[in-house]
This record gives sequence, C-alpha cells and structure tokens, in this order.
Amino acid sequence: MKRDSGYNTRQKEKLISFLVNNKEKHTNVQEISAYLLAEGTPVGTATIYRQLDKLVENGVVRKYSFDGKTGACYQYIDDSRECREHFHLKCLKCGKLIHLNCDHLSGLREHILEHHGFMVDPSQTVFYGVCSDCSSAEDKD
Amino acid sequence: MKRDSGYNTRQKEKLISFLVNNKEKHTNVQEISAYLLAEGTPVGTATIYRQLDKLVENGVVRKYSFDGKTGACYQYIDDSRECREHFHLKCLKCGKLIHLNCDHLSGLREHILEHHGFMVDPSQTVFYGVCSDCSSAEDKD
DNA sequence: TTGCGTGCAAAGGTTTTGCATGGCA
DNA sequence: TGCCATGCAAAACCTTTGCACGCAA
Repeated sequence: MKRDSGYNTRQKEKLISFLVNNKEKHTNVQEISAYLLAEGTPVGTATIYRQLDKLVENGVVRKYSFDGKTGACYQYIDDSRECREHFHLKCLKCGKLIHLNCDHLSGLREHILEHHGFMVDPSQTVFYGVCSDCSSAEDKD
Repeated sequence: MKRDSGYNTRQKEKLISFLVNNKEKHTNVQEISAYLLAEGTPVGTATIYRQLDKLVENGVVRKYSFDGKTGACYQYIDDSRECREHFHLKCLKCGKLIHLNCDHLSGLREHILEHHGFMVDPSQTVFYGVCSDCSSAEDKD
C-alpha cells in the first residue's frame, strides 16, 4: 500500500484533515463539500471525488455504498487503532457504527479464505442491519 | 407478506416471468429492459422500476445496491431454496460478485443477533476483498 | 365505471469527464 | 520546466415523477 502519492496541495490537506477529524463516522461528498465551503476553503466537487478515489486506492480511506440514492460514504482508516482487524456493524436506522471485536468473527475470515478462496478485507467490509436499540423501538410500532 | 397486489397486466407478467426464470442470478433494470425489448414486448423503464418497487415491498424480490455506479441489482426470492440467507463477496480487483451459500455463514447472522443484539441484513451486506483468481495473479507481481 | 398501470419525457441526484489554468517539486 | 491538481461546466447514469391515456376488474 502506498502511504501517499502525488503533490501536496491545500485542497488535499484540508480534505484529509477533515476525514481524520471525522474518522469515527461515515461522511459523504456533500458533507465534505459543505464543510470546506464553510471553512472558507471551498473545494470543487470533482476534486473531492478525484482525491477520494486516490485515497481509497491507496488504502487510506474506505468507501461504502449501500444505497444508490444516498450516494457513497467514506471513512478514514485509523492505523493506530485496530479497526483494520475487526468488522463493523452499521445501523441503517440510526446510522450508528459499531465495532465488532469477537473471536467468532475472527474465524470468519479464515473460514472464507479456506473454504471459498476469498481473502476478505475487514477494513472494507461493513455489516448493514438494525441495531438493538432501533430494533426494540421498531417492536413498538 | 402480501403474495400479490394490484392488477395483472401483460407487463407485470412478463417481468415476473423473467425474474423467476433468472432466480439463480442477480439482474438489473437495464438487463430486464433489454430482454423484454428483445422479446418483442418492450416495457417502459419507469414501469419496471415501479413494479420492482412493489415486488420488493411485497417481499417477492430482493434488492441489492452494491455500488452506486453499477445501479441496483434485483433477484427473485425463491421460497423453496434458502437463497434468502446468503451473503455476497465482491472482489475489489476484478469486480466479480460471488454468491456465498454456506452453512457456516448462515449461522453468522444468528451469532451476531444473539451475542451482539444486531440484526444483520444480508441483502445490504457485502464482503469486500480479493478473490482467488486475483489473489494468485497478485503473487506473480 | 373506477382507479390502478403504463409510457413518455422531463426532472433529480450523484459521479465522471473535457479542457484550460494553476501550482508543486 | 514538466506534470499533476484544480475548477468549472457539461455529460453520463440511474432513478423518480408528472401527466395523459389505456386497461383490468
């Protein structure tokens, strides 16, 4: 994985800075664009997409798309934590992101690799569904 | 789940017929449209989307959105099989989409539900990684 | 007859691309 | 200086919506 590539520009720095400061949540192009505009350092949409593409390719950022309508979500990958090793759950109702540290799940990768010849990348993989809070709230309907 | 609803029209019959005949794979609006056109019974795009929406709502068809670019995929839900429960693997290198029918993975949902109180929705969840073909190709680099 | 279904075209939203200019190294 | 990055606008895509007409029940 390349740690970095290309020139360092003001736009790129601002973009990465925003992603790092929001590493605990998913964000999207619209949000990034609005933030940078409010910051007084507007960045063109095309540039955001282009930079994001590179960051994803370099393994610096994760890209998720679970709904063509909403647009893709992005998240900075934090090396210092062990987020790369475990899976994540994302609640489709409240948007909460849950880190899943579990032995059962750790065995999952090995199983898929051995039995299906597929090397799963946990840093790119998110389980979508409904969390317990939203699930119990749903029962009341 | 409602088994059916609304009027029976030629368009609706053709659409469902196509979905049933292709229940083993994912399809998309473009493919459906092209097929119906070739069949000599063209159906407007809007109609396809509208019917598909109803079918999804009635639980007759499953909708997947892997990738904002490619557009959504649809698949008829065959009650007789256990296809309802399986996950998908998507190769980040070649883009191949692999259907994962496996008992081990079926137990995964239950595990996460019981131990983590989270109801995973397989129709929204995709494992990203590298498939065996691309993996062996990588070794040669 | 009633009201849902259909087709067409236009609109809506996200993402990509072409091209000239700007800026890093 | 050479080449990549940026911005703007236009284009490309997928999907939804408005409206008039058609058709099932």
